[in-house]
Amino acid sequence: MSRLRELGHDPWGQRFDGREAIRDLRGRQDEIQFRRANSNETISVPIDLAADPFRQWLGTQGQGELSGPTVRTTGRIMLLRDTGKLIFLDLEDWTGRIQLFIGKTQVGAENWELAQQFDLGDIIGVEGELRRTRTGELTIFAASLHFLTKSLEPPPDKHHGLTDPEARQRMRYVDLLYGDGVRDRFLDRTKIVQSIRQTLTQLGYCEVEGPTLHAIAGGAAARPFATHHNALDTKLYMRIALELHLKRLLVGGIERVFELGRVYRNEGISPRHNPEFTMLEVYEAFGDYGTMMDLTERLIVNATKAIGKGYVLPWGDTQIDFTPPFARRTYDELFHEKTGIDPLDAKAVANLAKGEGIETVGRHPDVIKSDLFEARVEDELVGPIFVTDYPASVCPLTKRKAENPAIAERFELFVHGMELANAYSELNDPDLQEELFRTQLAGMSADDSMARMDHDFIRALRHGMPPAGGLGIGIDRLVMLLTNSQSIRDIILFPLLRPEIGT
RNA sequence: GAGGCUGUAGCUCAGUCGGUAGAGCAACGGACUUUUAAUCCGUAGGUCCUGGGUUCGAGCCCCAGCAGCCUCACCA
Repeated sequence: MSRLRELGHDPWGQRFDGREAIRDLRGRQDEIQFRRANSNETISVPIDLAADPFRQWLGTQGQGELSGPTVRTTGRIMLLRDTGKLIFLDLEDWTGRIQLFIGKTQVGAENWELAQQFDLGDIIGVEGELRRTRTGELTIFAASLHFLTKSLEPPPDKHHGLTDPEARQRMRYVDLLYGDGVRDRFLDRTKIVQSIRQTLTQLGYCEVEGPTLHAIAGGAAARPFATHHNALDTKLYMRIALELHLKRLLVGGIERVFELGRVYRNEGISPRHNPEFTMLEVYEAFGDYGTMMDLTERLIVNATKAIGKGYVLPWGDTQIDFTPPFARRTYDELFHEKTGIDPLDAKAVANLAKGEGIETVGRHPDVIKSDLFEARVEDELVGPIFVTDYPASVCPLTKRKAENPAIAERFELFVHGMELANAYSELNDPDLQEELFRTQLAGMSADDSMARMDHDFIRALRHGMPPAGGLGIGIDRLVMLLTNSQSIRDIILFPLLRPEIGT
């Protein structure tokens, strides 16, 4: 640091204009020429040869030298090989990595003095000629060097990076720099979210931002985080879903609406659950769950295209095939197929449930069936597969089928046992909705103090919500599936951790 | 909330039966003008997660706690 200042360099750097991304530099390797000595003949240099073939190729060209374009770029020093009067270092920016050559006589005394101060992790700027070394490695031959930022902390092991999952999450900045594929995975997350927003916007859906502080946390069955507003002296909850406010907008005549937003649930933490996570909800007036099924498939297919790795993506030791169309099966069909039991035979269902250790006494047959479905069917669903037509009594916000009120117009999309999307034909009968809310609240314990009737939502429905299809997609799980991440903490930049003490 | 596993140098990891705390990388000093996780010589670096206990003696055994990971429950 002090030596840097002595040499007249600012350890914290300044604006650096006119730089090219390292990926773009790699795109310019076809500009490299070989000029034969004693003639003006130039020939282009083969790209992507391994070291030995390149040496052979160079050997057959006779006397001459390589030349290439002058380039200017920046990056962080990831590897450094000091061979005395030569320094090789690997420079990385968020688009890629490239080797830098610094020769003592080539670069001049001042730059050489500066290069002596370089450490792993420092951020530098460089100007030089882009060509190849004797082994064919694409390299910037430094002509001038610029110091941009000092890294005071030592980097982790240059080969392994950070492996301790706690350290990786707490110091995500280090993980992003040194973890294999970490930065690309998070950039893929951004591409997926952008793709969803673009698909919906192009189809004429209107993006809105609902409140995240709710007086009543509704729209899902989960415990909320509670907080307090001082000026109003009132208890508030962080939202657990987007649903009820988006439906109010449907009443208000916003016919195609969506929100991509963070929701908060005060529940356990697991490889598939983080207390705050991102949901997409979409509502379309005059549609139904079938409309939403087509939309879901389109959203996911486009998101898959956005990360550009084809339809068949790796998932652990296996794969997921997102080639459309996705399978569509009814709940009862799958139930029968996986259990061999007639889903309409309540007695047989109850008997099977007992065998699985599921409580049956005093519970609605549909609830027992639902538990069995989760226990025996869901894990078997490799998918992607749409499961349609759920028992009505487990779907309080869903319109019933006109010809069979025991069946709700609902689907869920499953991939490798994970519930990825959930959609309904939305219930818009205010009286039935109020009744179903009451039933739901009756089953809740007294200490679930957030369990309150949302009278304003009922009032909104009384003003007339058009028949509509509604869809929810768990964005984190979609990103997990598309990026082969088995833990939600690998695709949330800063997952919740217990606060560090003493720092 | 319950159970299991893990915690040793800045990082990645060894540590045998309970008997002086180890390696590689990084750091520091030196050699080297075409290296690829450069190589070679040398130096320095420790709250063995924390607190108790057993023991002549604990990184190792016992108890309690803290943190993380996994499984289960709640949830998506």
